[in-house]
Amino acid sequence: MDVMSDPILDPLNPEQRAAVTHGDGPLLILAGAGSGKTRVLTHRVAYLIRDLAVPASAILAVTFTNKAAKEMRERLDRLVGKERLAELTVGTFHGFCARLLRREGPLVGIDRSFAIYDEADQRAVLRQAMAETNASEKVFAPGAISSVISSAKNELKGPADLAASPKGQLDRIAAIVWKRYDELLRDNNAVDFDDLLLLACRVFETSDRALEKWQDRYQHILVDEYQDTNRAQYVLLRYLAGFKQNLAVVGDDDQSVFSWRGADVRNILDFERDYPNAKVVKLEQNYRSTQRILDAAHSVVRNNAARKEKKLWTDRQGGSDIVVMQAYDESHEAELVAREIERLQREGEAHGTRDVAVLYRTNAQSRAIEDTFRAFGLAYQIVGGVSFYQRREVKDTLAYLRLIRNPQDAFALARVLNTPPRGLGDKTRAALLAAAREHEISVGEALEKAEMITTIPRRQQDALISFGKVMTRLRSAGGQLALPRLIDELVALTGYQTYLKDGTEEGEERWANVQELRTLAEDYIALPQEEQLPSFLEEIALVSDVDEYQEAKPAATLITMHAVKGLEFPVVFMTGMEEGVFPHIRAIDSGKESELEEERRLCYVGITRAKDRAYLTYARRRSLFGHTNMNPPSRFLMELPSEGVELRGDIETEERDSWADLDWERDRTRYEERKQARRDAMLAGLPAAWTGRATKQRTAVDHETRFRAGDRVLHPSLGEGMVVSSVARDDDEEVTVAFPDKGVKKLMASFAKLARAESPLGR
DNA sequence: CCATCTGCTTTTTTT
DNA sequence: AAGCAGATGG
Repeated sequence: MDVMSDPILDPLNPEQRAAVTHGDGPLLILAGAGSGKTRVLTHRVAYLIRDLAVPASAILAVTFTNKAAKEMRERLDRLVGKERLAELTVGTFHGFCARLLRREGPLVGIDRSFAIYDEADQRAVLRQAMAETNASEKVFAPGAISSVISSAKNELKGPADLAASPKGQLDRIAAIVWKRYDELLRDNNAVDFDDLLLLACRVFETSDRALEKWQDRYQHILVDEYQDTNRAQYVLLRYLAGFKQNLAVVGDDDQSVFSWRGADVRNILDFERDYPNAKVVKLEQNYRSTQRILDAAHSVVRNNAARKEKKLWTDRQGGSDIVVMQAYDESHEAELVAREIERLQREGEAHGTRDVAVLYRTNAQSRAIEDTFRAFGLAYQIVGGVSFYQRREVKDTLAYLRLIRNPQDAFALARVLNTPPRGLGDKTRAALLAAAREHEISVGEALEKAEMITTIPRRQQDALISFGKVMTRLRSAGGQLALPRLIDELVALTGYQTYLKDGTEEGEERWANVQELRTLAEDYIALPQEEQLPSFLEEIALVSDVDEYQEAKPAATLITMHAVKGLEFPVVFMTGMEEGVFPHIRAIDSGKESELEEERRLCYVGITRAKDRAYLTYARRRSLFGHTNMNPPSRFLMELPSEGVELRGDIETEERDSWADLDWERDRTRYEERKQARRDAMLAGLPAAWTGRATKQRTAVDHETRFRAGDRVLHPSLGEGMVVSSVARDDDEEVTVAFPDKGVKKLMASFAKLARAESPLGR
């Protein structure tokens, strides 16, 4: 080895090095996709320790997912070694806040043994809060109320703030429900995800002593994906950074895709204003993709008005063309993808299925792909969707464990009280809760003292008492047994094992999942006995979908465009490139340019995941929950560059033959008829004032149009373009056409001399 | 109290 | 298409 070689600084380009070696004070690293931001973060940590003599224990690195945290830890292991690594704090925002609250919780009225409620628990609490405050679920969807509360919490507001300036009836109701919702959470010694951040901020707001303590503890803070931070996270970092402002953040405004979750791009855009001494470093060299891929991604994202202009570059000039494929429907689309994967493997292009990712906008789209891949015998792994931890049997087992740890957790109790069936229904549960409240003890304690509940029938009381005895035994076992053994005891004593193993195949599968959970628990046996259960429950509460992704698994990865952020693959398929699917219908319907721009950034994120090859596919018809739609190709396809993109409409002759049998016109007419019938049915139930609008729409539909979405047309001056949509207007036709270089134009058919172009995508 | 049936909502994205 | 809440009958 070279005497002068330096593993920390040598592998860096000049910009990366500038970021890594920056000393004290705020640092903003604008890191484009694939520009080595994780490398910069980890090398900076190593540099701080080695060259600036910062103690490892004084460094905090925060990420959004456990996966990202884990990756950082792995790289740091190589750079700074095990011992230093153990002293570092590397974790997610939520994980860090949870740890903080385990120590400082009492300052803000939280017991140290609080439970973290997931979405399902949250929903149960919310519904109870709604019932108790007489908020009708018919009028206000729990989901809507929940999202109002969540965004308000992310903005560090309380129910009173919301009540003080409501934007509508929903806000007013939400404020009332919220108050009760929070009380219920506290009664159950529980917090939700948003509380973790909110309460952590409140700790610092409340206690100068705590603030100083934590500020002293961390001399340097590093933050990944800063563009995704919300108000609470922003404030938390401001608190922690204190006067020193040794805060290094990495991010990319083009990859901001979580505004719906409260993320505020302004945090990164205004960093220099918030921290006036900030040093700014831009990383624009991409080490991942070919120039073709970068050009395509840029050509799409540059259509956003609200962005800082920048362009990535790479040494990898040229590269394979971007491929756009048209399919008949979603299963045909999946088939095209499967065949292409097989072809790539056959021709040695992809080393294995693990090189491939199939992306989609919504989880629901994975189904068609799964089915087809299974039929093709192609190995795949799904990231997200219904995760392991959401399975009923896993949640049940966890609920038992939660109840053992936290006897106040009434929602965990509700889940397991009658699972397996013990003849304990709503009435009995209500009596149990009432007894607990009356004697001012937890529900868990009330259960173990069920003899005193006399308001219920003998039979129920007996069942309650015997279940109480089981829980007493389990609680004492919890203090002595290693975690996996505790799980064994639990499933045996409660009868859950017998209940699951009902002889059916499904039962076996469920039982296998419980065993899988037990295997996961084995990881905790090295910890001191009393910490095993708490750590286990905490980590499980904070796992995310991406965390389940296994790099080494020899299988194609099926994943949403959101979850794929931060990953990379040699070959990427982006499916469902249709208006209404991607961009999502809700973004279109919102009428907000900002929402469409977020979809476009998502498209950018998707394309830039690809190292060597990117495919974009769309289907002419798509069945998504219930009925079939014929969506025009996505506007993002029109935004691809005119060069370096290959359009494939006829992949294999077989398909073309089967397509020839399809009567597009007939299908379309039928579909329109059905749609009209539905609309009529709906309108029949509406006041007369509404129907005027529908009549107009009907005449519009009646008139046949000459052009249809997907058609290629030639314009005398604008050149060749693709029809986005065509609507009948009076006696004319208004055609919206996307021209590769000139953008999207609205034209009147009779006026603009549009000619049909030989369509490379047609049949 | 439990099992079964029916009709209804749900789904955009997630820590 | 499917999972779930609410209704119904045992």
